[in-house]
Amino acid sequence: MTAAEPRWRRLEPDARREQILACAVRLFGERPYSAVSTTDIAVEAGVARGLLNHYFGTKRDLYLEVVRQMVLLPEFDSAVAATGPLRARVEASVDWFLGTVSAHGKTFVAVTGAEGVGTDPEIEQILAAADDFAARKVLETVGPPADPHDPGHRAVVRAYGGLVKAAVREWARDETLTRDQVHLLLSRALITIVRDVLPGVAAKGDT
Amino acid sequence: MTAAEPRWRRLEPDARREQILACAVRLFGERPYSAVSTTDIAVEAGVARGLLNHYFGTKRDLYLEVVRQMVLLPEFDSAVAATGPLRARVEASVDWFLGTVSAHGKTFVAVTGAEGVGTDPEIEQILAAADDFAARKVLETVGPPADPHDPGHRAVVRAYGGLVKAAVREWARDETLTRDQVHLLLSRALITIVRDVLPGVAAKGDT
DNA sequence: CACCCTTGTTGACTGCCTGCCAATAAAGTG
DNA sequence: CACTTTATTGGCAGGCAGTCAACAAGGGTG
Repeated sequence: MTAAEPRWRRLEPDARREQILACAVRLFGERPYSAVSTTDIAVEAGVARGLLNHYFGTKRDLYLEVVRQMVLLPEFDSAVAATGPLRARVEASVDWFLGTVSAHGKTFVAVTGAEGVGTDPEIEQILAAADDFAARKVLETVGPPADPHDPGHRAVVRAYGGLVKAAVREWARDETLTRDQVHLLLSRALITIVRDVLPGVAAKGDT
Repeated sequence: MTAAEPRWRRLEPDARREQILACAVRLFGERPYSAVSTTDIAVEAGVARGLLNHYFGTKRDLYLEVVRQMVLLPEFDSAVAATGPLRARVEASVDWFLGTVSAHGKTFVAVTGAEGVGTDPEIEQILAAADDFAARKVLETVGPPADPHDPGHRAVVRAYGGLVKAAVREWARDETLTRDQVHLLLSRALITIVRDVLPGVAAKGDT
C-alpha cells in the first residue's frame, strides 16, 4: 500500500477564506442571491457547508463580503494628466476610466446592475461608499473649479456616476452604443457639469 | 345566539389578488427579498400561506409582480408644452418629471435603488422595459432633433435615465442636493445631450 | 520515530421555509 | 332547502441555513 492519502487538506485560514470567497464571487455573479445555496458554494469549494459559517458567519455576511470584493475597483493609477485645458482634462479622465472599466467590464456591470426592489441598508452603504470614492477621484482628476472637498460637488458627481454606469451598461452589455459614442456622451456631460452646474451648487457660505 | 359568523370571507379572485399584492409590495419595499417570508406576507394579508402560491405561483413570481407594480409610473400627462425653443421644452420636461417623482418619491427611490450583485434576467428585463418607455417619452416631449424611433437616441436617453435616478436619490433620499440644484443639473445635461450628443449617434444610414 | 497538542474541518441535528394537493366550507343557484 | 361551484384552508414532503460537538491533519516535542 502507498502512503494513506489524507481525506482532506488543512489550509491556512486566510487561504481557505480567500478560496471560498472566490467561489462565492463566481456563483453570486451568475445567479441572484436566493438562487445560490450555501451548499452550492460549499460543493464548488470542495468543503463542508459548515465551514462557510465558520469563516463568514451567516450567508448574508458572506454575500456582503462578496459585494465589497466586487466593488473594489482596480487601483487608481493617478497617471492621468491633470494639466491642460478643461476639455483635455475631462477627455483624459473619461478615456482612462473607460479603459479600466473595459478590462473588468463584466464584473463592473454585474455589480452596478439594479436588482430591483428591496432596500438593503448595508448593501446600499457599501455601494454609496464606492460611489463617493469614485466621485472624489473624478473631481480630483478634473481639477479646478471642481473641488473634492465640497459636499455639493461630490453629490453632483455621484449623480454623474449614475450616468456613467448606465452608459457603460449600454455599451458593454447591450452593445447599443459604441465606445466612441459613450466617450462622447460622458465627456460632453462632464464638461457641462463642471462648467455650468458645479458653480451653482458650491457651498460658498456654508449654508 | 347571533348568526354564526363565517370563519373567513370569500373574495373575488381579482380583489384577493390585489389585496395580497398590496401587502407584498409593502413588505418587499421595507426588507430585502430573502428577509421576507411568504408566511409574513400571508399573515399580513390574513390568509393561508398556500393561497399565495394559488394566485401567484412561486415566491419569485410574486416578487416579479411586485416589481412590475412598482415600476408602473403614474400616467404620463402629455400636458407638457412641446413648443418653443429647445431650452424651454427641456426645462418644462424636467420640471414636470420632478413633479411627478416628488409625489411618488419614496416608492420611486425604492424601486430604482441598486441591490448589488446578482444578475436576475427577468428583473432586469422589467426595469429595462420601463427605462426604454421613459426614454421614448422624453424624446417625444423634447421634440426634434430628438427622435423616439432612433435606437441610438433611445440608448443615450436610457443612459440619461441613470443620471436622473441617481440625482433624484441625492435629492429625495439623501437630501444632499436641493430640488433646484437637481433641476439645474438635469436640464443642463439634457440640453447638452440633445444638442451635442444625439447628432453624433444618429443611425443615419442604418449602419 | 512515537506521541501529543493545536486547530482546521467535518457531519449530523434542529428549526424554518417553500411548493404542493386533497379536503373544506363560503356563497350563489335552482 | 338541497346542490353546485370554487375560493380557501391545513397539513405533508423536500430543501436550506445556523449550531455544535467530535474528528483528524499537520507540526512540535522528547
